[in-house]
Amino acid sequence: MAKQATIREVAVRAGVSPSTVSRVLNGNDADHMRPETKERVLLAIEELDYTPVKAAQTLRRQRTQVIGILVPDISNSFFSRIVRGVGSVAFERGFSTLVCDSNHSVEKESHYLDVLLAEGVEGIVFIPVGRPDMERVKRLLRQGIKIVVADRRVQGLPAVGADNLGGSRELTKHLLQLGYRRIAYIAGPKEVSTSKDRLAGFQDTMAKASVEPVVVHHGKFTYESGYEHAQEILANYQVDAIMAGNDLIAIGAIQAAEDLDIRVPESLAVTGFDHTPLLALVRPQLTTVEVPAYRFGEEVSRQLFDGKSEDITLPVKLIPGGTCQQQGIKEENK
Amino acid sequence: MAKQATIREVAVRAGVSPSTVSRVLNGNDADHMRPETKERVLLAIEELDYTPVKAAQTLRRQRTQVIGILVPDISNSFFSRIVRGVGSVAFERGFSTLVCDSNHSVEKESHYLDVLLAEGVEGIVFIPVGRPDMERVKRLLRQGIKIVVADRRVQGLPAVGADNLGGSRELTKHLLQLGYRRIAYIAGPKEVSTSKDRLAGFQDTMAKASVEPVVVHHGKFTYESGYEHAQEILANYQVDAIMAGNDLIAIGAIQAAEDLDIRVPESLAVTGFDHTPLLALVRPQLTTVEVPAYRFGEEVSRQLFDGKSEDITLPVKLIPGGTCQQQGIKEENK
DNA sequence: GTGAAAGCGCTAACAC
DNA sequence: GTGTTAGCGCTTTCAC
Repeated sequence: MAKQATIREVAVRAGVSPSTVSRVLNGNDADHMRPETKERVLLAIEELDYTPVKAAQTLRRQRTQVIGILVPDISNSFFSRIVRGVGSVAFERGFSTLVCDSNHSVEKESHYLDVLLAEGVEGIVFIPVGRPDMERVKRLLRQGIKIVVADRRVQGLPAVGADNLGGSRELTKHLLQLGYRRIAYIAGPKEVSTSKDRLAGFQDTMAKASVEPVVVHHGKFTYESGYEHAQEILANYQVDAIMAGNDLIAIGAIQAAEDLDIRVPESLAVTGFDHTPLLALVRPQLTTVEVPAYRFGEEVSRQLFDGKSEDITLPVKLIPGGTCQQQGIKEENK
Repeated sequence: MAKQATIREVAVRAGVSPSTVSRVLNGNDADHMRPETKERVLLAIEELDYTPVKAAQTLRRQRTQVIGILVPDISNSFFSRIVRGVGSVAFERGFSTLVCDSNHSVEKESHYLDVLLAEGVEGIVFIPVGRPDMERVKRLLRQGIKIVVADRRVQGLPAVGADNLGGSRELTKHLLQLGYRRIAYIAGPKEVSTSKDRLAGFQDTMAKASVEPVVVHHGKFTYESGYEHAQEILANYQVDAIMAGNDLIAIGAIQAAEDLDIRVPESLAVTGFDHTPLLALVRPQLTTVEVPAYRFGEEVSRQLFDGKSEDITLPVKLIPGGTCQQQGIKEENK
């Protein structure tokens, strides 16, 4: 493909040895070097359009200066914001990032773990699809590659996540304060820690208030899932609010309600989770909880670079919106 | 950092030479090889958890098997869908992808072009921010690195894009057929080919129908830009429709209208462009044009891999939504 | 202050 | 069928 100039050619052109060129490139003994020599080398580099070959540097230095990021779906803004956050920190530290998209498939995820190993990444930011291939994970750890999990939790790996529990509690309290009492919950996948935490926050807050949840469903973190489960709930139960495991489910639920001629928020409140940026542009704005995805990316890569292994929980923020409204306490229901 | 096993150690353990291990790895003379030898090698690989070091392979083979993708913002779903499309094709061909995010900055973009060169990518999928650094581009081309532009056009580079012109014409016709006559247009950045094409489609269709556009504004492809320009337009002109250069601008315009107590679609029609997936979940659905971002990614990487250099224009699809409605021809206006 | 030489881990041409 | 060898492009001791 390319007929790149090599360090040898630069050396010849500048009338020096390759080591001298290397010194200029890496600014090693830059001080005790005759300025004139340096000039000549720089000129030769310029003239030849020389760029060092990364693979050779990597091989020699035994460091790739690359970190890997493995996400379930790069086209999901939540994950891509994490990717951005990771990228910005990596960039500062002179690292490149290798982004892999597992497409919600555990097999692809395992495969990419192998790829990342082969690429010699020095660390991995990992957002697992579900229950990850611990064989592979352990193998990577054994080889000295650090792995930090973002957004979710995996047994034995440090994680950076949001305060899903606290956020969910706040959200539930918010609904209760507004007077809602007949609340159903549509959660995300059972095996994902994020779902579990959000659901737990709902359940313990309800228990503390001595209010019984009308019903709890488990689905996927998708619009379709939200639509279906909401339809079923609305057909079989009398509820005044549906809390959803994330924004997508919430939007699906709103649509389901609308299709059944149930008005939001007049006859039904709906809440989400994530504060998905695009959805924030739409009215009525979803009552939801903001999760700082970009900061996940920053924090998780700092963990990687600074060699820490703490679990970090970032605070979240309640975003009251137009999909809930003040209600009279309607105890006559039930 | 890792204490990876090398091909040498595998060879020793299997009681063969490194070349034999290499042969097994790359399936070269796999047929004329004693099955028993192969077995022993495979076993040794297994036992040692061996993975070849990519950097060494790259250096020796003189091929990185990596392609670069340079996008303005990975957290924008339009671009990340392109990234996904590229990734899927690259994956099929045994390539990795190196994703770089220029963050809408021409400087960062230039920098990343250097990075991609240094990484030795064999090709680049390029979505430029605006007017790209042609020095760098030419340098890459000189080194034999192929560059294909996606979504936009750059003088001298092959491009894969949407039929923005045709889509915009169709959309404009659609509005005219519904009876709208007093139409304003909020375009994207002047220097981006995508903006230009969409605007051109609007203008020539209007001209053909002998309808004068009320006013044309230029802004950015953002919600905020849409909001501001729409406010100004609605304050100063009497219009019955606003066509926007993309969906984000359109959403901004809808919000501006709402804040001025102008109802969409009853008193004002709004159209977008892109068919942003998340927005498609929201009602009333935006009248817009679907642009197949994922297919951009696929096509653009095929160009790269198959060594073609054609300009490709993918068809788009009108998505009629609830933000426009049938109108009586109101010629009494003016 | 600069050069010579070794070697990172791998593959491919050539032996045998 | 399998081993030997050279060398990809770079960095880094160690000389001088």
